[in-house]
Amino acid sequence: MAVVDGKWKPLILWELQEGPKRFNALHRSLPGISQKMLTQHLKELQRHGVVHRESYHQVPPKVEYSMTDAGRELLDALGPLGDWATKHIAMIVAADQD
Amino acid sequence: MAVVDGKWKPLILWELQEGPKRFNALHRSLPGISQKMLTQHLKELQRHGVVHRESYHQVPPKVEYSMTDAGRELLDALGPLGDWATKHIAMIVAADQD
DNA sequence: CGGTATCCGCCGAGATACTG
DNA sequence: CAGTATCTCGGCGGATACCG
Repeated sequence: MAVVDGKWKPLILWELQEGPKRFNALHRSLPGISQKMLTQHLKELQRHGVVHRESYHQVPPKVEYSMTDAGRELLDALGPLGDWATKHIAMIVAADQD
Repeated sequence: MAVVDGKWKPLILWELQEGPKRFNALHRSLPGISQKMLTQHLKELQRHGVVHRESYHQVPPKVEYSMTDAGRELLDALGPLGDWATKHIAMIVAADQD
């Protein structure tokens, strides 16, 4: 659970599934996340070997984040959980109202 | 994620998979959990409809917790994630050492 | 037996400002 | 563009004591 622990981690993986993205592209894709949390979560995802960071030493800077093989496997493993959530989301939201 | 969020929630589901358990049985099965957290997590699992609470009005009190159908589906949906974790646990633990 | 009530430390996460 | 650096706050989770 530690790997997907963090408010935005599953969403970051989701955003990277279709190909590499640059830092600000990720930032724009995730409305509400702060730069701090994005950086922090990306670092942890790297440490856990599910995300790869490629830095192109240019001016202006360019850094691309992409999924590793382990990352793609993780995203697949998250699929059934997503299906479950889709099926029960209404009940859960209702319960959290009270 | 809110449904499995909480330090012990997945473990509680795991403990209930083979049949109903009483409060203290759960408590003994989960070394390290406090009564407070067990109660709190069980309440949330009930609210989210994955665990059922059956209270037998006796002296001494008897309360049994069991999985609902949604709970069993959730546990199944957690399976692939568990498989992924088993496969990559060594790398993750190593990364968390530093 | 199956919980509540209370106090407390830690840190995840937000907001804001600054930088190479 | 892609980050750091601080400050702050709420709340999770642990410890302990008490209760019907």
